[in-house]
Amino acid sequence: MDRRRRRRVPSGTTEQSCRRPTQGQQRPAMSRRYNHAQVQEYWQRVWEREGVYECPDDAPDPTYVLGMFPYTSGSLHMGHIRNYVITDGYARYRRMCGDDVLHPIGWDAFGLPAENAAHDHHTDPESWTETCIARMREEMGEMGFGYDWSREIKTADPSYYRWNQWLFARFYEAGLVEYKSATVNWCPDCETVLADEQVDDRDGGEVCWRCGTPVGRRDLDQWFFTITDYAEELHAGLDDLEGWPESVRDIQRNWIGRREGARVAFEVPGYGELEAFTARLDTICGATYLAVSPGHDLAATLAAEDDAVADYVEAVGNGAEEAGTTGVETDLAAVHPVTGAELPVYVAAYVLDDVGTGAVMGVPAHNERDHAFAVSQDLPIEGVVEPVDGSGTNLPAEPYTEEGMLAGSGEYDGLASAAARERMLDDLDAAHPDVTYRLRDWLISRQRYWGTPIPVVHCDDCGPVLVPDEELPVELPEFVQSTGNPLAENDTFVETACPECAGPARRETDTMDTFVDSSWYFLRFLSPEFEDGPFDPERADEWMPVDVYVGGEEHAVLHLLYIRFFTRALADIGLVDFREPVDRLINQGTVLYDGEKMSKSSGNVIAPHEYGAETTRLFVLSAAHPEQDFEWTAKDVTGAYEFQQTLYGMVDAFVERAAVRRERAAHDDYVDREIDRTIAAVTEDYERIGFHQAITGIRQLARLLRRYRDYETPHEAVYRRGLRTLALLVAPMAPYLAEELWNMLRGEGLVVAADWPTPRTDTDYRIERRLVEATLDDVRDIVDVVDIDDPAEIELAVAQDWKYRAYRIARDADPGSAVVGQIMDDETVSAHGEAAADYAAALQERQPGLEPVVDGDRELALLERAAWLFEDEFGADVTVRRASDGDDLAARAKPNKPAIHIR
RNA sequence: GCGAGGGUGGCCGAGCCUGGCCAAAGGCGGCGGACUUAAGAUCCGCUCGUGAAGGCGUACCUGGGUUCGAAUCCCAGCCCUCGCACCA
Repeated sequence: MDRRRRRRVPSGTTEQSCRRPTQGQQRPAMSRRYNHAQVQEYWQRVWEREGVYECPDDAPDPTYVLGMFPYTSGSLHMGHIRNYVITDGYARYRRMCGDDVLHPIGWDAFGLPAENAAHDHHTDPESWTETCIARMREEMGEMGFGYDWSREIKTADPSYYRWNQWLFARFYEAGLVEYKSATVNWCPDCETVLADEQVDDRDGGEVCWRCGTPVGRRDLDQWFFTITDYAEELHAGLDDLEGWPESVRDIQRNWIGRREGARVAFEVPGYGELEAFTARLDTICGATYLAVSPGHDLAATLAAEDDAVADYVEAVGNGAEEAGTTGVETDLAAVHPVTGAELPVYVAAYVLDDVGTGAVMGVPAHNERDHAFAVSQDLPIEGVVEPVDGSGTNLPAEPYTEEGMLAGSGEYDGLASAAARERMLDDLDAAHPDVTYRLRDWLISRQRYWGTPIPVVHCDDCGPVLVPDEELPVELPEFVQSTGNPLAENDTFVETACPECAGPARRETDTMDTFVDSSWYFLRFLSPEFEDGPFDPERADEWMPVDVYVGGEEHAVLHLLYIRFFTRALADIGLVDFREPVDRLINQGTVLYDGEKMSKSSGNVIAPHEYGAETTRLFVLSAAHPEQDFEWTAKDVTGAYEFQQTLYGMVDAFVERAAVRRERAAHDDYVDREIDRTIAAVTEDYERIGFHQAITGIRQLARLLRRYRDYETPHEAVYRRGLRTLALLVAPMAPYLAEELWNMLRGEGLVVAADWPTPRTDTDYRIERRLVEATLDDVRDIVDVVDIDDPAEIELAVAQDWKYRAYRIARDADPGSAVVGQIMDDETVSAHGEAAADYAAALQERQPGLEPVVDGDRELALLERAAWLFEDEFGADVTVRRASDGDDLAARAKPNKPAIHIR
């Protein structure tokens, strides 16, 4: 449709003309542009001088907003930006709401890449790391992140890592540390071992999470944290973590891998008892053999005298994958605890050391792997479970792995699988309920320099001995370039005296996995200078847990599992009184470019400042909700840039040429209420951390204010309030811009420290908005359909009061009751005769779907305030009035649906 | 295979928890207009179909169901993404 019709007719002949003095006199294109780069330094200085981001130590219970602190890799990338833009926005919002806010930042400064970089750049890890930190700190400033820098921490600082050592000692005393020889993952490129969590599966092979090098195995004496002690609790606790994304909880559940079942003891004459774990005790009568892993004690025992076993164990080595269904029969036989039958005992590579007990009862009929093994070893297959529906099985060709009804199991025949398991557990002395976990202990030893030295001394006489607390920290010696572990080659570091016997001893040369550093850093932020412990326990009790924690999902089973473990361990040591560290977790999504994750290796990285730091902030927040991936498009970034300019231009124009009005008119009230509505809506969006929605609300208000400004000279107070509201609402997302706007608008103090706006009136804005929108739509429809070229007058008639009364009665009526009767029982309604009866009938028909409405007087006032929108859009005079019986519009007017007449 | 999360208009993407005010926000693209010598920028409007008074039709992956009423709740299926998987 041709919208020229809809333009306001220029300069009217009516009384309205006096209300449009500024029309047609819009300012020329913006005279000034907002330039974030020119103002950032100024505001940074002011913020710093005012200490606006510092959280006072005596705050009762600040809102703790935290982003996963960055590894000091050299410069911020888009993933960091997205992460910290979210925490910054939310922290700023909470601060403006009046909360004390703890929003700290620090540096995950230890780690192997610094050693590599030191090598490449002919420097040392410490200097390299410092350089990186300096650069990243500056970039954070540019981005406008409002951190409490007085709490900055750095894990590579002895004043930090001494507490890693101190905690190691406490864990050691509490029995949470083990030193054992283990077959561990070894990355030949990083020249260090890796925790299970740090080994990725890629194309069927196991590779190092950092460098992608295929991982091998080595047997080494290593330090472990016994996270498995908490397997049950870590698993159970997931159910209560309602503030965490389901996906993370799910990943952790998988990782912990809790399995309920039974432990069955098989008597093996000549060896002793052999225990097997099974989740399918009901299939026990189908067991036709036993098998143990090549690493099982039984295998080791037999290997000593049985060459076949020894050869097999040797041949299979660690390559269980290639060994397939191979195995070797031993001379032993086990006694079946139910049937008393003799079962052959095998050593088989498909049985894994670290799953269950490292031994299985082989039930070929009901387990895929056992079936494959039995077929290849020519073992009998005996079905003991059948489908309840009688559908039969493909035994012996294929195993039947579903649950069902027992058969061939003597007294248990006819029982359902679950029932059979229960009965067997009760009956059999050899079977006990048991739970196994996939989770393994956390290997924390690393054969690298740039990490926390493990505070242990090895003495030939006393064994491993803790370094006494008063000698902590065990500081890293100066870095020397070397091929292996620089610590091991440093004699002055290694050679020491045993703290117990004072004899000659050697220091442990392994350092800790850097995930130890990050497992409690959120506690150090509470009291970064605390000298008597890693953190002030009283403050921890008051301030923890973290209210909102934001970071990437890739840490689901690493960092996010470790912090849950640490917190529990700390609780059991008595340092804290809570067991979960994080209330609400947000995993920010990925920023894509051409459909690919932005990454150095893809060569599609956009630097944060490339489009302007604050534009990037705004764009990243407006593009999608925090958890969602989104595509970086230059076009959309431009949109964010222009939005800043629009806001700036509006405020600039207002303060530069202040043609304003003082008498208040109806449409000022409309705008005033619309400001309230925006505040209510945007506040809701911030609460839900829906920045993209908040921006939409802000944009809408800005558009309305522009229209208001252009409609006629704006009312000084209303317009200024509107603009100030824009500045306040956008402040958490674009703080520099907001300060500029606030300053131009002569707002009091700093906008980042200002009070969050509150609506002055009630905020059931949805009904009101809907009413105005629907009426505008109706007018558009009519103008369109009837093809009225140039409407001269629009008349809106609000329904008679008795209709509201009838409407209310209909809404309140029980569904299905005689609505017409109830309405017509009301005299004030029935007095209106046939019209009332007709309307009552119409209401009855729609009764279940009647929506809430505002009452007649309010509707009238609302439309009067909104009349300018009609005037502005259609260029017509607008009359709003109450309909009364007998006038031509009365019949069509309904509650919240005024009759419309257009001429 | 098991588990989790998703499939919305030209595209991106809200909404779904708490069913009706949803032909479905906002952005981008497209179209038209204002302003301009022109272009750019900026601003305004339109952007499922149809209709001579606010109506009707079709539409939120597909098919069923619940309900007076479903993008929203339930069931089944298809497809996509991710996690786990020789786990006994």
